Amino acid sequence: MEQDLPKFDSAFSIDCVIFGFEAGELKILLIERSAEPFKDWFALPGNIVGHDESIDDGAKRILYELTGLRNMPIQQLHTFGGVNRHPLGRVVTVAYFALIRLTGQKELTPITEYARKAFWHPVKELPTLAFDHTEIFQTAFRRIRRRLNYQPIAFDLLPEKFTLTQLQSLYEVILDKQLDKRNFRKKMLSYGFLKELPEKQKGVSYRAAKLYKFDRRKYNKIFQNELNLDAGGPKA
Amino acid sequence: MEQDLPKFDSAFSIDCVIFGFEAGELKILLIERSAEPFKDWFALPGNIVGHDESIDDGAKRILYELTGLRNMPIQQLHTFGGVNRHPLGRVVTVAYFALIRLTGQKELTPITEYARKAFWHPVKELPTLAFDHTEIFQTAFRRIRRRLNYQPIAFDLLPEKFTLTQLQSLYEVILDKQLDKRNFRKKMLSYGFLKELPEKQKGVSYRAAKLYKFDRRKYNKIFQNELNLDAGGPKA
DNA sequence: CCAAAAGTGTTGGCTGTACACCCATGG
DNA sequence: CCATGGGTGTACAGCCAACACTTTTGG
Repeated sequence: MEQDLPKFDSAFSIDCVIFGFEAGELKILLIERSAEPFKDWFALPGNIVGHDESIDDGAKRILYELTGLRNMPIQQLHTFGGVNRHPLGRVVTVAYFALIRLTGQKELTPITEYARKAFWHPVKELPTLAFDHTEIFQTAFRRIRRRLNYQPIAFDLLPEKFTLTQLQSLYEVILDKQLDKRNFRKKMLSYGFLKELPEKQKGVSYRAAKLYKFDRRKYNKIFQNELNLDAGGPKA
Repeated sequence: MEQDLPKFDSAFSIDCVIFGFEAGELKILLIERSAEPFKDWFALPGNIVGHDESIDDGAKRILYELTGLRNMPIQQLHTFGGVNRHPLGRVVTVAYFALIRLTGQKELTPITEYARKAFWHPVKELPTLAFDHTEIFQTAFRRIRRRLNYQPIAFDLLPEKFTLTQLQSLYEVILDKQLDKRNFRKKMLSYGFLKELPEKQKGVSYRAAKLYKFDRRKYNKIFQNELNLDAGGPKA
């Protein structure tokens, strides 16, 4: 690798696929571009990484600048390095994804000017996105769908206190299939990482459901062996 | 993302973690560097990606230049973008991995001059590698260990015709644990993607074992549904 | 005939899945 | 009292793990 002397004639960016769950729908964060190239198109939030920040730090910074969210547990997704993916020159992009809790979210007001606005868009019926962002989104969506079977990522999307029905409907939305209520509850509770709260749902016009909390400490305790490298984590 | 005008002051490289199985050991391909930086160190094979090739194509080219192997099913692993990972400037590296069959392999003679030699080294007791290559290797090894439980990657490492005992010992080496012979065979054969050949092992001083072949066409047929997105593939 | 590895079944426990009805609450 | 979702148990099937001896072959 590092023998042909590097030419330093390229740039790299990060692009973020940020998932949220709102009104029973899975959504991602998009921006509307106000500048060329792809002026007026919808795009994933992203930007050029600075020369003096790691790509992980850059991803966190850019996410913060676009959403005000700090310390999000973002994860690297994949790197897209097609020759012509950016019209202005060679820009390789490292895609990240995150799952965030967006209940009680204030309006999103982009800090940078190149985005006319930032907004949540349902993943169903996503419009065509700028650059290769549609492909990036699809890669991210496949990843979280698959991961949902192994890791407790659903709790990142839900409010801190949730009902089992909410949890189930989130699984159903992501996996795009119906699940059996009794089996789902039995399995979830059997893991032992859901903490039943003394409270109940309020303001509903039917029997109020129990609220639960995800106990990450217990989760780590229970699954530490398997996460170490056996295959890891619960399955839906 | 692509709004701050790109500065084109960076470079990116690829580094390959290439696994092979030889003499009952899992090995990876290393080079010995003959130039600064990290002169005389061992390193993963890699190089700077050209301005006019995609990173995937670059990875294939570099692998070919170092091993003579074409059309290897390389896969992207992870991108490493620490600020100071390369002494000469900002070089982000995209790591790839591949699992290859190396029986009857001729000697490896690097085509490029910056590598004094290329050789297979057991993954046990790997020396400290140049740059952040040790971390890259560890990421790759974790990945294949995990993936072995879901995908038929073992067959990429074995000769085309193999015995069930060879297959089992490969699993044992990668997973670093003993497996039960009867259960292993029962499960492997139950999948239905192993084709029993009319031949047997030759030249052994004990009862000759049956030879098998991996039937990828059958594998695809059997697992297409699950690979589509349910969780996919066989488990060890 | 000996050494070395090939090859072969059964059982018990656990896990996933299919399936339907009564309960509590607010309006 | 009705509409709405909350909440609950059982039975069957398939999968995994544990476990030990006989067979074949070459030397």
